[in-house]
Amino acid sequence: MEDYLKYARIFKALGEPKRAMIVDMLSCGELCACMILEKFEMSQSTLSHHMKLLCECGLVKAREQGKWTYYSLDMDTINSTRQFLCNITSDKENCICKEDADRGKGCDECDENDEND
Amino acid sequence: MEDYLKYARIFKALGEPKRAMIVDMLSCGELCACMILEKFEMSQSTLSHHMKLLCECGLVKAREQGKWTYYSLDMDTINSTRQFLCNITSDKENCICKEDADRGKGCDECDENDEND
DNA sequence: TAGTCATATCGATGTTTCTAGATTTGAGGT
DNA sequence: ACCTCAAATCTAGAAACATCGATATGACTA
Repeated sequence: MEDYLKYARIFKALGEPKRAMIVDMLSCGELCACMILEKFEMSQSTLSHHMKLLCECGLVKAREQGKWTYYSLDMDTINSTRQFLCNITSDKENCICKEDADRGKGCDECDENDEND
Repeated sequence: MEDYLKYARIFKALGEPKRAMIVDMLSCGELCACMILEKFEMSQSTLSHHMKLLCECGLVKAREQGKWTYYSLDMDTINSTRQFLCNITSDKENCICKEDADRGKGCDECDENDEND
C-alpha cells in the first residue's frame, strides 16, 4: 500500500513535539503565523519550515491574506489519519499479514512453537 | 506538557513506513521476529533496531521464549495514542493556546485583521 | 561441551532532519 | 517610488536516524 507512505509522512510530522503542539493550538481555530511564533522559542525561519511540513503532509491548510498567513487544520486529513491509526492497530481480515494467507507458514519452527505454547 | 514528548516518540515510531507495516501485522496477533523479517527486505539487525524502537516507545511488547522473541501490540498504549490524537485535533477548552487566555492578545495586527475578515 | 540458531548489540556510513542567520519576495502604507 | 513588515527560501552546520556487516549473547541440541 502507498497509504503507508502517505500516513508515515503525517506521523513523522506529528513526531516532533513542537509540531504536535502547533496542531493542538490550531485545533481551537485558525491562527496567524506570528501568533504561533510567539508561543515558541524558535526562529521565524524554523517555524516556517515546520509549517511547510505540516502543510505538505496535508494536516494543515494555509490561507494568505495580505502580509499574513493564517493556518488551520485540514479536518479531512485529520479524520482519515485517525481512521488509518485505527485500521493498522485493529484486528482485521485484510491485514497485510493475512493478505497472502500464509500466516501459518514460513517460519516452521516458530509456528510449531506458537501452537505448542 | 510532557505528553507531547511521549506521544511524539510514538508518532515518530509510526512515521517510518516499515514500522507502521509492522504494527499493522501485529494488529492481527502476536508474531515472532523471524515471521516479520520474512515480510521485509531488511537485514536482521535492522529489524531488531526497529523492534527496539517500537518497544521503547511502548507500542509493542516483547515476550521471549527460548530462542525466539514474540512481539505483540500494547493495546493500552495504542488506545491512549488514539485518544491523544483525538485530543490534539479537537476543539477544547484546555487547549494549549487557551491556557493563558490570551488568544485575543499578542499580535495586535493579526488579531484586528482576524476580526475584520 | 561444542555446535547451531534466533536475536541483540556494536561500529561505521550515508541520509534525513532540525535549526538559525541571511536574503528574497510580496503586500501595504506613506 | 520607497519603506516596512510578514513570511518564505537559501545556506550551512549539527544532531538524529536508517541501514548493514560483523560480532556477541544466550538457548536449545547432539
